[in-house]
Amino acid sequence: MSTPVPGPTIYDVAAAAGVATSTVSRAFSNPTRVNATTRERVLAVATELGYRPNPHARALLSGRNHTIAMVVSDITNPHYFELIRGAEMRARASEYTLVLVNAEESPRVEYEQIQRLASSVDGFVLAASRLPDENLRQIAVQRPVVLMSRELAGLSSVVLDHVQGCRQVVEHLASLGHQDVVYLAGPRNSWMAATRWSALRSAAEALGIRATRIGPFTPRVSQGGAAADGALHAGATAIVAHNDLLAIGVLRRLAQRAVRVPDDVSVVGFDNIFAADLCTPTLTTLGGAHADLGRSAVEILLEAVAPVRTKESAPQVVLPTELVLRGSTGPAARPAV
Amino acid sequence: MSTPVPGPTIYDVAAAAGVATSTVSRAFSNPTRVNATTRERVLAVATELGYRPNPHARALLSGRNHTIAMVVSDITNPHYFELIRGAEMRARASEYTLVLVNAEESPRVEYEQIQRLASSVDGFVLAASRLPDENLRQIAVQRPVVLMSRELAGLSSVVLDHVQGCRQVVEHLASLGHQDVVYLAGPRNSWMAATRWSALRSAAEALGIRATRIGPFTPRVSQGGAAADGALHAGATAIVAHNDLLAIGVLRRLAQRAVRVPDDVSVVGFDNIFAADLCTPTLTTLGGAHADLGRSAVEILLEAVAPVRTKESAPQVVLPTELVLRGSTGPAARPAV
DNA sequence: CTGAAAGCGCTAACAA
DNA sequence: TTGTTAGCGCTTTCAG
Repeated sequence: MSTPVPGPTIYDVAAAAGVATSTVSRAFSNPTRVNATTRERVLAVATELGYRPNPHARALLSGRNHTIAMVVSDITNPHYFELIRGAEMRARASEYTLVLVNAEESPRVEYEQIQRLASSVDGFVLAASRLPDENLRQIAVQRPVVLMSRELAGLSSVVLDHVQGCRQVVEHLASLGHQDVVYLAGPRNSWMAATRWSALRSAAEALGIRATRIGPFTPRVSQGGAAADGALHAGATAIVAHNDLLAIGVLRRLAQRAVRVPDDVSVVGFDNIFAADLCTPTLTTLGGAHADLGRSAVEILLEAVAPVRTKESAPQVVLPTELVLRGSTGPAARPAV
Repeated sequence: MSTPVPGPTIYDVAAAAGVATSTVSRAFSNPTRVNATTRERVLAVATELGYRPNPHARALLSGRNHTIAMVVSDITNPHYFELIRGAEMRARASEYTLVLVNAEESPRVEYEQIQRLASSVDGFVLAASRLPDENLRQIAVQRPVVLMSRELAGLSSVVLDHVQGCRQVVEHLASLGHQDVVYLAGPRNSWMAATRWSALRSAAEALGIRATRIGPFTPRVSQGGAAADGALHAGATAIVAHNDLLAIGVLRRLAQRAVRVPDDVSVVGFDNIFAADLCTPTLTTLGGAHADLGRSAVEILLEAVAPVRTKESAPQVVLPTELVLRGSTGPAARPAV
């Protein structure tokens, strides 16, 4: 089954068209610097022979190969799916190839994979990187980098506006009369987890309600049990989970324990994944245009990889969130007897 | 922000270690054919200098670059997510790089992308390819190919056992007393859609119940409305949707029309996506180990790309399905008055 | 506008 | 076991 076919080279084309290899090369990569007539002849011969430029040879010279890598911290989270989708579409639109790598929530794996790819891709999109700041800075010296769902001074990034978003969440809960909210924290080295907590806490402070953090939890449905129990134990009337998966796990556990949502306790998630609109009750969650995040990250990366306007800046894009109200939040229960 | 750093070459290493470039090369790619002592010295110098082999140069010689592409017919379908996950894990385990491409349900886009990548990747995994047989055969001549969720004589493939699976579905419905099942067909050029229908039909025939097909439908939630209406119009007591997304859309529409599930009509999907267990009612669906599909496809592809045992066959793997019974199927309604 | 020729970094004969 | 020497296919000065 299939043998790597050799394929014609510019030598074959040059010979067949009666020109030098450099002319063939120019006809393809520098069309303006070759006579229109000869160019067309060359191109005609090329297509006739079925010539296709060898990307490896091209990459050897230029060092670039129209390929970028997207490294996601945990591919099992459906939330990333949207990011990947957006990134893939944007990359393809510019005829860039997208390499996908999963870091399995492990900084070590993440770093190793990045180093493995560093010399074979033109740049990196790092989604929710778990690497320490200094590593990121060091990588950014080797290759252009755009961070997603993480910010670091001096590096390009694309994030959702969680300061604003978390405030909305807290205001929503406060307006329902909640006085005690518990945040179920995400992974220890997740920038998002830290950001959400700090945003929630200051919003809570501003509104004069209590905010507690418990965790960290691996943000999976399966962790919802422990998380829910912990939250109830902490005496919360409102639970804000690090993401929708964890929130769904919490809903399950609460149902199991016959705790009514939202009558007894309200639950809020993050990400607005597809399933958030299907679970019972449906989940109130802080969403945003995640595919746009992916798109935007790639767009910024491409600009860094192949600059058009020579602006040497590191844009830090912040996209708006949207609080999607559904069935899992409601008025705070009366203080327990 | 970041300049593509030059980096040391084997010349630098060779000079620093006082050996020839070929020795350096061998020390890396053919360790046995170089004196242990010099090898270690070379490697020491190499790491000291921070030398990393240039993959482009290597690829130029060998024609291979430890990279495979996975082309999915529609990346918006969360079902593919699992396939991608499995494929990525398997590829990474063998230090292969996985390129991800979305074909947007368009055979033209699919073909173009494959041709664009043909000379820069070592092989292809084509997930639910929408290309005509002859195109697939032609591609398989250029590069090793493994099909997923599609079979074609002479090509490697990995599929779930839908003949068996569809029989289970029909038997399940028949055992509940259903006499009329409607299949909501998937895309016209989907091999899976054709396969499912033929398997459903023959199973129905064997059991003496009626099977009708309507469609094709784009398998999205949004198409569930039209699909549900069509199915009711066809007088079905049981609806088998091409996939879970469509099935969920059907459930929504039925709820809207106050048709009770499963009391008035039963609904079955395919894929067992995460959301199938969260919707209301929960969805009976034909699932399978989708991540294993991805894993398996990549495994076969790697064997074709870099053969270990020289077996020149084209394995056609068939993995088992599992019928997941949930709340959307129940006894057939009594014949309408 | 076009051609000749020198490499990009590495591997693979072929010699030594 | 190691070194020498051609290239892989393409781009890019530098002449013409």
